Amino acid sequence: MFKKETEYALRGMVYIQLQNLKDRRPGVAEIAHEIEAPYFFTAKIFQRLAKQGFVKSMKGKGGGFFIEPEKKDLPLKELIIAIEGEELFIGCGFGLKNCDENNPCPLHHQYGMIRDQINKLVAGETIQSLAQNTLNKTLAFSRETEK
Amino acid sequence: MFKKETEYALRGMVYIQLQNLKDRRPGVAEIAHEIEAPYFFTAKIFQRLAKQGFVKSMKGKGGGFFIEPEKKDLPLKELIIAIEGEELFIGCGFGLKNCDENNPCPLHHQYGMIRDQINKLVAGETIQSLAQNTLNKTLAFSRETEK
DNA sequence: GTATTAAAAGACCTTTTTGTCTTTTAATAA
DNA sequence: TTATTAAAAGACAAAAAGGTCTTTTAATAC
Repeated sequence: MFKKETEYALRGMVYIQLQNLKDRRPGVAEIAHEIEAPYFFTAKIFQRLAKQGFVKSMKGKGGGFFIEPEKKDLPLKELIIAIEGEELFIGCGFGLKNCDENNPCPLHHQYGMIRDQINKLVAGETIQSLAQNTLNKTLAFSRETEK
Repeated sequence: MFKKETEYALRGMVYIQLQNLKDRRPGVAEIAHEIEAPYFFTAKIFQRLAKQGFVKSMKGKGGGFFIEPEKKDLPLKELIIAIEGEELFIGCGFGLKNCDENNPCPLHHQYGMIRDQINKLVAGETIQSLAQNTLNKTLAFSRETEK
């Protein structure tokens, strides 16, 4: 569904938010390890996200990444669009350029319902809501099963 | 959602089926033109699909592609899996390897509903059902708006 | 048979995605 | 100030996706 880069970004952002809630600012090494993503690739991804304002970063000892609390809620959709564009959210299932109600592809109606649901999901959920969910349910966040 | 190759394959298969219903066997040139896909890429895709048994082909004058009528109904899902694997139909939205009920990712439940719907759609619809739909509704199949 | 038509096979190339590494910059600690 | 820590910048490279082209094979028409 999503690109690897998007998956890493989503996992990383939720992890950062979770740590921020504990007054910690994780660095690239920690993030990459916890979300099981390659170190350098993770570094590159969060450099971009920092440049785009989705996270803040601090250099030097004690440095790392954090999400500005005053920004409050970041819908997944915003993040996803920033990384891979909005094709998933507006495109035709058949890949047609001019697919619409007047000129529908053979899958137009059925696929439209699914696309609407995807839109609803990523517009409704935020990095913060997912972090909160994880806390509430003591969800296993990454690979290990809770013992 | 789908890879370009999958989109071209879906469009091309439905087009072939539509032409077969008119007792025609379109060739690569015709298919590529009608579905607006690159000629050589289309050729390669349908060579593979022929080798995998999804279509039959005939060489030489009057040759072209056709879908064996006795195979009756080909679910989109089979075709899609043959081209791009089943990741879309079984994978976790967060990209986690061990995401399941006991070890759910933060998006597990919500994404699972969408994935189920995708599965239902592509398992239920077939190349033949889409072609029939197109005929019944006089849908515009490719780029042009019906005049 | 020969000419023509059209798919099959397979080499090749370009772009995008994914990933790696080195050097530089900025912050803190001593 | 110097050493240390950690992100920023940007070059580089491998793999996958997307696309192109030439040569070969098989069918039909003559």
